[in-house]
Amino acid sequence: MSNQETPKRYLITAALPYANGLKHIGHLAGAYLPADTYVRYLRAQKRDVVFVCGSDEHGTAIPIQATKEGTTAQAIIDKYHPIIEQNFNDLGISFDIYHRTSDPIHHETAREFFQSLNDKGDLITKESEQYFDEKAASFLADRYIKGTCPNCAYPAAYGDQCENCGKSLSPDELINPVSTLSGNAPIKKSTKHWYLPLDRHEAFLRKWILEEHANDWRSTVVGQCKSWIDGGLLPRAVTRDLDWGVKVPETVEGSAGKVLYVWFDAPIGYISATKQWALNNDKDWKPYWESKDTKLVHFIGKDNIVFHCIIFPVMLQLHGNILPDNVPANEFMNLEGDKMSTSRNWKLEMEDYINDFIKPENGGSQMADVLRYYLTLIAPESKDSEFTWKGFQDANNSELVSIFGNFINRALVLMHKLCKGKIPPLHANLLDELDKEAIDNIKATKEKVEKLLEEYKFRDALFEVINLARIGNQYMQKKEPWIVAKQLASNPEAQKLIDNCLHICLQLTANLAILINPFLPFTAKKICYLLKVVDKILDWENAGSMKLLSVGYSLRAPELLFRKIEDEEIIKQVEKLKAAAVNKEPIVSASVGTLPKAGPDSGSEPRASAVKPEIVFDDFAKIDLKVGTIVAAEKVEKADKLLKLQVDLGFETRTIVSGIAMHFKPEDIVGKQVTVVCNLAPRKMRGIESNGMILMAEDAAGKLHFINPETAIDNGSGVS
RNA sequence: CGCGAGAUAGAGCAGCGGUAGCUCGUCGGGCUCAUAACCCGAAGGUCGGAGGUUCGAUCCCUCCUCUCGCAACCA
Repeated sequence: MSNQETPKRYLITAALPYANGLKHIGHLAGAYLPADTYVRYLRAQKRDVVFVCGSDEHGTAIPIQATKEGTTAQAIIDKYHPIIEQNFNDLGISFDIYHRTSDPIHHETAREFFQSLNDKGDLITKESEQYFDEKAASFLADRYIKGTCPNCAYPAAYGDQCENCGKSLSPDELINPVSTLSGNAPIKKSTKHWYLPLDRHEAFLRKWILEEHANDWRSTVVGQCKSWIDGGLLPRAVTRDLDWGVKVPETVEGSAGKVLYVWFDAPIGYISATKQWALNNDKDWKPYWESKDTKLVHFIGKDNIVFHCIIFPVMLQLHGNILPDNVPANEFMNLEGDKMSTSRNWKLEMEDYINDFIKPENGGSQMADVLRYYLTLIAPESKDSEFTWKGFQDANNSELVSIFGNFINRALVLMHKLCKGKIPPLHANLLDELDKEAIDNIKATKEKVEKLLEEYKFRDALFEVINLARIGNQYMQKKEPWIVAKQLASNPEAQKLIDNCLHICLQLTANLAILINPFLPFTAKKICYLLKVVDKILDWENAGSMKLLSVGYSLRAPELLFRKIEDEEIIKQVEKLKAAAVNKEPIVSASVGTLPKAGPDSGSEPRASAVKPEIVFDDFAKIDLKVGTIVAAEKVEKADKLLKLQVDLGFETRTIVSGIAMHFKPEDIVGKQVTVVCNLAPRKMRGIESNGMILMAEDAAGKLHFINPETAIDNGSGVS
């Protein structure tokens, strides 16, 4: 599919960052940096390319963040959109347009898209039960429902996730759900929604991904898709009951109060961004989305694979657009031994790096290139990778500084010392094998880099460029012009050998500028400055040429391209990271089975508190605790943590499903006395109805212990 | 349990059927033009484990163990 003849035009997208906060270097390494590198390469090739991105500004997390910050959704996106855009700019991410999904042109585009699919019968509608707040007269998004976390008993877990234990939830799982709008318990109410019937498109997806792209897409991407397709595709809701987002077109019956689900509207943002770009530049956007000779590439992180490889392509195909040629998704980047996490504050934000390193007094934009270098070097192209500050320092000091920067610096310094500050002539008749080899290596590197970039192997491509500088160092070492210079007094002809060596080294330097440009654009510019050549020289077609610099031309005094990074700097960063991190361990959680009151404490901080909110005796008295004996236990099939227990409570024997399989073997606990919550509403787990709950205590090591009487007593004895 | 990805020198990674390779680090040597930089050389791996296919397997197949995701699940 790829690697055929050159496409007429390219449309490159990078995942739309969600405008509810700052973005970290994992995002940068995952999507924006490889996309930018690829785009800069294409531009240097003078290809017709548009690089679009923008803020994703819909979805429920935006109004939620607004509540958190005590402001409006509009204010949130207006706050984060420009910061994110500026951060990208500071790091040299060169979007042709950084748009936003709150823009009217996007609303129009998304509504048209929906309308078109709906008119053609490509969407279906279904009624379903959703939580509804009667007082606020509003359906509740998952995030607007709070309740007790079924996992950690944290009383203020959200309907989609518990902020205390990080568990993903659905609203139905919450104990004692409460609407955060009114504080009342929500009711279930029927509502109609539009769905995209993915199941209709299984055959298309199988053929397109699993057959046609089985070999040119990354194995991680194809694997994920296969997993999804084999798992059975289901209709997916494309609308929500919400007032923040793109309104469902009024011309569609039943549209009142409905907005497009954010995942449906966000990728359409690529299209609206392209439209806006076309308006700004007096171009036609249509060929970029409709013409078969356009090569569309989505750069994303692995969390976005399903949207860009399954859902969006189905939408595009139904709507008559072109499909992506490739979706080079990256895996995730860890940080200093742990997953990056916004909620635990274990992250390095682009903003932080910019403040600490890119500010003029700390190194300026050259330091943006250092980050670009290291992130490309460790990019999680085939598996998760890890950012460490030590690695960052090593990469900078021993590769960028010692190999790349040093080669260019010594070439320039030597030229000033031995060639009077001018580009020396090349004496072709005196060229030897070493010279020719060096020259050949430049062309060879160009070809390797091209091939690797076309295959989205950015790390390998960058290595080849650095390796060319290494070759330069080796060449210079073998030629030893500084030694040759000592013969000058007795043999003036020796100057010609010096000239040849430095001529080649300087042409090599100019070539390095071209080859490094897609990766480290600020560095390429600085090399141009040092060589006193215009940026035009960076056109890719110039790579491999030995005539980039004119003989006799005088150059600037050398300046260092990169500075060393000192130990203190990285120690400071590691300390900063650790100090800011939120301790994930629950402070006190010796109560896996206790039943806390689902507090109406809306607005409280989502942190674990040592003691739960106070309750009155009546609250406690509602809980019916009795002692029982486990008479039978078996593992529940297809569940890691569940045991199905039969518990004798004296007056009856009940089935209770308990999540303790990781801690106890069934045979070891038969005969144990336990404390049971008898009046807990029954709940189905894995298809088995559980009638009660076993109380457990969890120690610091996470091990569970039964709460039971010191000595055996009658089953059915009350506990208070 | 299921699905996906991974497990290769001290660290980080490449290789994916034919004498195990790269970068950093370590050790020894050389050079001194250069940001104590550069160049040369060495040590260091039974390629997670067990089977199988093959003339031959790190690379293919099967099973197992562990890690990370997803899904499930957490009363």
